[in-house]
Amino acid sequence: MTAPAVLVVDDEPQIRRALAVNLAARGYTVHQAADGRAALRAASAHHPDAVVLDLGLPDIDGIDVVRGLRGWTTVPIVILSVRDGERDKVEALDAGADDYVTKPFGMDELLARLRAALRRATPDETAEPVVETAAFTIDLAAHTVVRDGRPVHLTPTEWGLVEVLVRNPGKLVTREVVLRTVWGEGFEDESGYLRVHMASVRRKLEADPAHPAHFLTEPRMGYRFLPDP
Amino acid sequence: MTAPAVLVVDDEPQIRRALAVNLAARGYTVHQAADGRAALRAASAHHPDAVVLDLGLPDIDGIDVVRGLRGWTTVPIVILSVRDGERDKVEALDAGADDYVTKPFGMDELLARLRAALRRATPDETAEPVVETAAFTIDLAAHTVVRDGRPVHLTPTEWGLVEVLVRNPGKLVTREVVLRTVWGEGFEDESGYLRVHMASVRRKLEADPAHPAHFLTEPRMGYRFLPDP
DNA sequence: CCACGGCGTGAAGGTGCCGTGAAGCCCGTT
DNA sequence: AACGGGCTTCACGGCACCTTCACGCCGTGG
Repeated sequence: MTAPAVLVVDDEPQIRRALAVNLAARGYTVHQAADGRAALRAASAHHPDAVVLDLGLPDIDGIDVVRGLRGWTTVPIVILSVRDGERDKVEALDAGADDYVTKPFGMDELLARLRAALRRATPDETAEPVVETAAFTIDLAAHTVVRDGRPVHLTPTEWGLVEVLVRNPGKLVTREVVLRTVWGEGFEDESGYLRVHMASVRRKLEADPAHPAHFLTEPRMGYRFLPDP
Repeated sequence: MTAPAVLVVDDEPQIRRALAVNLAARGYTVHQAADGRAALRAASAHHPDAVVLDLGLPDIDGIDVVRGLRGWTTVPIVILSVRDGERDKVEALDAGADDYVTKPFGMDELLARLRAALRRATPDETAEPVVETAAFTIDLAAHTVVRDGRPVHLTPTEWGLVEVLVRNPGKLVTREVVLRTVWGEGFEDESGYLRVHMASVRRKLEADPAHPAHFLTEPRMGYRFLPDP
């Protein structure tokens, strides 16, 4: 996921602003609303990835905003409230809220709870598991390589090489790092292994193994994976 | 879902007991553990639907218990702690906890937070629990397998294998993950079990067990379930 | 122009992993 | 007590994979 969007709902401008600044500083896209009607409208307009919602709104009761959202979306909702009573918390959580933070709140804690809520909502999109080139497609999560529509089988060693290089696209990876990553401590001098297994990788993935386009050798240094330009 | 199972981890017997009584009264199945090692063991043995975890354990730091769990499961974790500092909360939540409640806590609030955690964790029981291939049909929700119109009986171990693989269609599942999921913590080296029970699964489900079309072996790595193309 | 070192390539050898059948054991049922 | 299902354990054959080695190519430096 890139730049999660967060909808901040609070009628107090200074709190709204403090939240917006802190969220924006951490790379979130921020939308704001000052009352319940605006919140519902903004949610349906922007489809945020999370909602931070103050319960004490001037027009609609915050609980009803939760219910309104839950009618059509499962977006994580973190409640902000001055009310510290158990009754309020239970009611909000059972209405469908995901978390409940009492004002005054610590910004770090709120952000951590927001991260937790976002993490749960995005099952496994965390990494970017798919790397695609003109010649082949590598799915790091599924451990699969597809070439010309057909799956290509890689041995564990070959997969280790591909993985360490593909996870550092465009960057030079030294022999030492490759050997330690794939073979482990104590194999830093076995550069012969690299030649043999790298040849195997290129034979399986490169269109012209003798003149590789993606798995390049940097003489005396290491190797480099080059995605499509 | 019927009768969610909750693992309660706390070293103070009276708190553990209070939680267990309240949870049981509301229809939950309750498992208990008094320290971190027991918690990890119980989690892998019972596969609870949620974990209530006290941070102040006698043996392992609660944070490390969270990390230990997160290594192989996404079960919701609600932290209980006497520590009210922001640092503690942020650390626990970022380690993978889902919620953080400070002692002394209100039972109603804790239960509400637990309900919220459970609600989030089970959105997909109705999603698509049925996996169909040309050879057989697997209904994950109903725990049934049908082949050629006739039901196929799987033993608990066989079902565990089928389930963990089918829930990750197309993805490589390492031996370590399979063993921990089906047998639990401490069985990561018993790859012999895998061979035997996998052969059993293939004998029951594959048209040609010697040349499986759906339950594939990735030598030295793990196994992979391949749906129909 | 030649020597040399690094790299790619192909093949041979051995090791450990995987599939398979069967025997032994635990445990709940009859 | 006898029975049977299911899990564990073992032995064995086959094979995928890693290692090792020899050789040829290419670039660089003398």
